[in-house]
Amino acid sequence: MRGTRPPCDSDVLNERPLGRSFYFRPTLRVARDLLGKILVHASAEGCAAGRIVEVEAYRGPSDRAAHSAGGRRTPRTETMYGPPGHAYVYFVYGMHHCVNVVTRAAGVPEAVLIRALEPVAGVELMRLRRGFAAGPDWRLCRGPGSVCRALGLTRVHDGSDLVTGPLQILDASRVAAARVARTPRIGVDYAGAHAALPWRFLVVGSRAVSGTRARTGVA
DNA sequence: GAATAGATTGTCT
DNA sequence: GACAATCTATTCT
Repeated sequence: MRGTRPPCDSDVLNERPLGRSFYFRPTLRVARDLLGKILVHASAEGCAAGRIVEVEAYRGPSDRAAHSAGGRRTPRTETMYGPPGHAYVYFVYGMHHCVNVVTRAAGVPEAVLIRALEPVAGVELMRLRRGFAAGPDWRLCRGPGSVCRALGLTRVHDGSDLVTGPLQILDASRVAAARVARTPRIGVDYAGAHAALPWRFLVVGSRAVSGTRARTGVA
């Protein structure tokens, strides 16, 4: 059964959540298709949402950059091994959280990291959570750690069902191929040859995409 | 605008 | 004990 939409005021969110079948597909396709979709978190504090403009695919045992590299299975990575359409949230660098979307069948530890959003709802709440009073909206969810901070996501949300839970991804129009760029992934230099694979997808021209201008495609 | 350093702790060896 | 799918301030050009 398909879940109901979290309660949000913005008209921009007048779309249905993506169903399980969206996530039950090859990871690179899910990654590319996530661009333009709306990530929403309805919490007790309120609702916050943003349009996905940057993602990275992590492809299981054979991908040395993935947490599941070599089939590594620990309490932290357990969610990656679970069924598709769930959130894999982990803690890094002693201070940041990152959200992923689990893809493919249970037992196949692949996922897509959400790296950046363009805020579309709950901007004031995002500012509060980020401690970011002044400055442009497009800085609020720029980079995976910032996304979690702005949406109020922590490991409590690890394993949360994206189809029925308070954290969902709503459908939205597809980003045209001409606006999509692919590059190597960020921060995975330790992964040897796998570090060079073009598994980062971004919306060309979006200010919210992380990294320097040359990397974001902003003119 | 670009490069660099420092912060800070869970997770795995 | 080493390192990590990062962010921000600072210090340059």
